Amino acid sequence: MLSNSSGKAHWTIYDIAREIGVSAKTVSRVLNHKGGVGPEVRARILALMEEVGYQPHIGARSLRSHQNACIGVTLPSPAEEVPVSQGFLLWIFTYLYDTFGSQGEFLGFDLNPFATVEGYDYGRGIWQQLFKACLIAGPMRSDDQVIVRIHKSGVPYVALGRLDSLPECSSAAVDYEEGARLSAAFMIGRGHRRVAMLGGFAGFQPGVERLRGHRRALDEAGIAYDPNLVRFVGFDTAGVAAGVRELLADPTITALVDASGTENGAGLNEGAQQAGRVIGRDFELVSWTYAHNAAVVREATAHLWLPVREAAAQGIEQLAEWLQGRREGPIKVLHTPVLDDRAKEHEVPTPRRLFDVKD
Amino acid sequence: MLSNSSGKAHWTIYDIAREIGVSAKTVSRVLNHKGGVGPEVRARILALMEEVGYQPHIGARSLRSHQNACIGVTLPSPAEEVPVSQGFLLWIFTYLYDTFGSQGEFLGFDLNPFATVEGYDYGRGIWQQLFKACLIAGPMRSDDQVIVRIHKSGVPYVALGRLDSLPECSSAAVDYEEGARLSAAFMIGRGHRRVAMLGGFAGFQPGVERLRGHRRALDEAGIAYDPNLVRFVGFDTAGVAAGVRELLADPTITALVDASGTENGAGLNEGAQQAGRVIGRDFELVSWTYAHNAAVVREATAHLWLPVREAAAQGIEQLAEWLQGRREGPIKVLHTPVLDDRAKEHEVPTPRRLFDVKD
DNA sequence: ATGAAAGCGCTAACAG
DNA sequence: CTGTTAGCGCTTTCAT
Repeated sequence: MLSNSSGKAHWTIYDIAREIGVSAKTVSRVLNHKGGVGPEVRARILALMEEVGYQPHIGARSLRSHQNACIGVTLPSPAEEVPVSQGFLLWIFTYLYDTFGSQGEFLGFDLNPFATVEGYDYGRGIWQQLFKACLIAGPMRSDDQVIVRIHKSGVPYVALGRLDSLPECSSAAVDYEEGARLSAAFMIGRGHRRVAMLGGFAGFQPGVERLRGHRRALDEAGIAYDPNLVRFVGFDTAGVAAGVRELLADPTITALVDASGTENGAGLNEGAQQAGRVIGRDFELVSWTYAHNAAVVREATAHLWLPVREAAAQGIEQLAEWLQGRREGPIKVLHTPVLDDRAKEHEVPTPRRLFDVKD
Repeated sequence: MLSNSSGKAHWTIYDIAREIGVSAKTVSRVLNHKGGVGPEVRARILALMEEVGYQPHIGARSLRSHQNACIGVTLPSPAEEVPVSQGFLLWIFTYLYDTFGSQGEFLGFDLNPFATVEGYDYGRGIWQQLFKACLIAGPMRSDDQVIVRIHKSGVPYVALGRLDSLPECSSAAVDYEEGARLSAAFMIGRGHRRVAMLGGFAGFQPGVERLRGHRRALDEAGIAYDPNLVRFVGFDTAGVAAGVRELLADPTITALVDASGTENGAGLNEGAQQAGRVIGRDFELVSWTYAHNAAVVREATAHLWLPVREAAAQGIEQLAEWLQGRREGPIKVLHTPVLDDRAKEHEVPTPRRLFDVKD
């Protein structure tokens, strides 16, 4: 890089202005593609910028004009609690690149959420005015407060999940309540009266929705809710297996909805085996999956597809439009899960998981 | 968030200072964990910061003190030319998280390099003073100029590759020259005199090193270099197959070093088949891989392991130390490839690729 | 079409 | 231990 007239390493708009013989404001106008500069002056300024490799100080710009530096990505819960899979993060990443890459944006990842459980604040990138927009990449806790502040901040954002406590929240989500209702109603429609549910995401919004949907299906069929037929598990195979075993210990249970969100066929099979039951013979199974036309368990009577990636894709696109002023917030994307009861062929793949499972 | 005395949404150190009855500088000292503040005042300031959810403006800090916001990651060549695999990028991210995550850092990823071939400048994050440190995640072109400016900038950085034109460059790399020398020398040691090399990364430093290493092995054995025995290919299976076929069309060739870096067993087999030759029967093969104890082709006489991940891991660790002032730059990590001529069992896995291959 | 002045929020340098 | 002043590089506001 050429050094400027004052011998510094970095050129500023003042240096450019002095060299050309105009004011800093004129250089600023050129930098921001604004009018009010004669074509000849503009050309000379651009040529000098090119020659010396001028680049604006992104922090100074953010300080003065509130045009922050990055498209932010943050996780609303520590990795130990909701282990968003690397594959899903990468998918998000790729999608953000497709949407924002050609516009010369930077992506900012808040690494803190990975690490700290205490004093957990996933909005740092916004408070510190680093993020000009933000993707909240995961389910929120039922009592989440950070999202309220993000919502009020005015920064375009989209959460990959809804929140009962903030219905106006900008979100691109899947309707888990309807998923749970559909799953249980499907079983009831097939003549089952004792339908168990293996839930997931206890303490998080998707967990609340699961329970509500399940109860609604029972209500609609006039069946009383029995809390013993619902169990919430985490993301480890042993936990999934234990949950299944405990539910199936009740011989009156003839139907199980795997709404754990773990896509863990091994855990399901293990639990059934421990209870001395065989999937598809002794009881019917609906298993939830984030992948279309993939089978968690081939012997399942049906799969419920949760189009999370599809919702996220739409959310990211609308986030870009919001950021560019082509639409207003908040974003309201809500996809309905799809129940698929076609028999699964031998070749149907195991889903790529959205969350990591500990074996 | 509580609003401050002047009714603004964001609190500044001035607002905190006024509320407590001290100067802004005192608040700044507390913010930066510096001495010179009485314990009682410090406690009151911290309490108020906590109460109102104060967060510093990261851009203002960067402007004044040159403490930039993010640990940067950037790609020195467009994805079309060097398709760094998503798996490797993710590995890098995970490693950066392990190293920096607990310190509340942000990761900054330059999306621009993905998109534009023209006006390609992978150093934007540094010029714009967004990056406080930078990982250059991929091989550099032989005529790379950007790295020179990065090197001069004073920002701690590490490139995952060396560069002849800038030997003092901060790098965490694998010695491809020695890899090529080892591979060819191994073949010569087994009695071969006509050793072909399928190269990769033409126009990039790793390509230059491959050629130099190959020639050195021949020199050391007193064998004349024949340019017809070397072919450079890209990252598509058809290209790999064509390169192999063209080399093997010469019946005097009895040894092939696959230094393509594609880990593409299918392409190698296809090319051999097209030439009417069988690996391990009609000619011997040494295949290069980025994975330890994985087999690109089971029939290969040997595999050369390029410990790129291992070098990168060490580079990232030293980058963290450099950034924290626990050591000086530049970083000089150079790992030597390891030739492994043990027979590969049936169960040995195909390597996870470091670069994407187009089928 | 262009410029002068002010100030965004923070910290370095210096003063007490 | 604490405060004052100035200024980082840019853009806003207002003037010409």
